[in-house]
Amino acid sequence: MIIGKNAELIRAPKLSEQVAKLLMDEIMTGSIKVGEKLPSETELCSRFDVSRTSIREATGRLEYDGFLEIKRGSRAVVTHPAQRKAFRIEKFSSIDASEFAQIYQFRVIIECAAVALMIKNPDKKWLKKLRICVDKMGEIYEENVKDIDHPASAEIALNLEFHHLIAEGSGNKFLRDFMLFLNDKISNMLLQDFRKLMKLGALKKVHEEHVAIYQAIAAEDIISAKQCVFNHIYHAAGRHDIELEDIFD
Amino acid sequence: MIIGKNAELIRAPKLSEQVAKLLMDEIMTGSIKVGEKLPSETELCSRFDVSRTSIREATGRLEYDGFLEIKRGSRAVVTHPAQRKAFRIEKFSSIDASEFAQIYQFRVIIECAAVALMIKNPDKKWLKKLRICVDKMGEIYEENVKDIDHPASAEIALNLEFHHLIAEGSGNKFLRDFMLFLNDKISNMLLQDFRKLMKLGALKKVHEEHVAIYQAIAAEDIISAKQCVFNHIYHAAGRHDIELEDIFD
DNA sequence: GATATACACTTGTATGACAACTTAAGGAAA
DNA sequence: TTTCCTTAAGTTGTCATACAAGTGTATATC
Repeated sequence: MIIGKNAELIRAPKLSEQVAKLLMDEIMTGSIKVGEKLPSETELCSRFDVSRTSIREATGRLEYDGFLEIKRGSRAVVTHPAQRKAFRIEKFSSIDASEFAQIYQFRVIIECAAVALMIKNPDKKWLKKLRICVDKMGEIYEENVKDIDHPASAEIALNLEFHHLIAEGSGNKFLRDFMLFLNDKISNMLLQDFRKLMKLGALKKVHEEHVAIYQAIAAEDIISAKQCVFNHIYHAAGRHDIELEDIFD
Repeated sequence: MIIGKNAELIRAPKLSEQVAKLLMDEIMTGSIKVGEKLPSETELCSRFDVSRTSIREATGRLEYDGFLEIKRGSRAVVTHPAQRKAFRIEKFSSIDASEFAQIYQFRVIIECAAVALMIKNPDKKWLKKLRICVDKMGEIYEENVKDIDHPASAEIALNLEFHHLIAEGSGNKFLRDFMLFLNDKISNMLLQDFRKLMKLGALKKVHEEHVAIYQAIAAEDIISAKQCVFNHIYHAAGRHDIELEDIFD
């Protein structure tokens, strides 16, 4: 046995991080109320017994996420929740099956909404691009099956593009950005999935799923499109031993 | 005319903010690729001609959002998109009608998904709580109509609770947190809406909408529940002169 | 009492110092 | 030569100090 292998030693987080967390707690629990002022930086220094540097990095983070409003000359003020600027998904443990399933479920919701909106969206530019993307995938998916260990970058890129085009096609920029964020978040899973697919020689099946989604969108059949998207993600989740519930009736 | 009224002078943003934005651009455009190392802090100091303080605050932000991985002793590394930790909605201008409509549309998507999941969720604890909440609202909505300028805090709190319970009831913690984030984001609009409602004496109508949502959930009628949620948000948007499209067929 | 000025306080930025840690180079041992 | 250890240079984390820039308040002046 090799000593220290995969040991993942725990080191003390940066002081600024710890201070930020403590201050955040005080704000979230209402210990410091909205509109109230924080103690001055020097005051906080002595309270936490750290330097101004660490205090400033901590309050800087909270300001960045919209928990504090900081102005030169006057002390930091706790802001109203409407000013919050960031939705965070912290450490994402791929071990926790329940968490995993919830992320995939969330993805189904978002992506189904995107195709629905795409169908209702009068701008058909994205539909054409989607067609082109699907066609390209069809052309190349067979050639590269031989190279199992190193999935063709072109194929991965097209796969990504497929989902990006749906995101764009929704015509809702918030939905688009969020969908991209979510897909990025699980992109390592997707890549893993892709590799597994190539080993199974199952890329054809995936391609068929993509075609089905495209056709449903082209036919402007919202119900069918949603079902196709669900199927697509359902199978992806299944390859990671996650059983998704159908969210439709 | 009053000189300087609503002038909103532009002040130079903090140096760290500006540096952060510039570095972010370089990462997003791929000018610095994933896996590559950033120049050292002292190097960046001379490049941007600012102090290490400002550089550190900038890189600290990027690390916080998962764009950089910073370890003591070695230089910062640009991380893979899967490591991104925050979805941001920056300055939300209530003037831009299109942006406004898109946020509301997004809200419809999320909240409809939540009620659908709530119906499928075996844990009926939240349904009971929702019932209690609706009942309470019914009891007090009439008494407080007289106090127009100062909406009863109890009423506002119950209104918030109603949506929070649906978020919880979905059983998906990511969806829950995101729904709360989105609602917070537009909470000033909601408050404005509430005030307008009281002046119109239209609280009864809102209460009926809430009851309708509750009943549809209790009856486990997903289609109807979604439609009720859409109606509810549709009316809220309408009071801000925003016309929402029906996202169902 | 209203207004202007001065002063204390607070945040933004720069600089220097040292500790904690990483990496690579170079030398010692096999 | 190869492997291992030591060392040194480079890098980030934290602290201390200093001053500029902006805010708020109390005092002085009218």
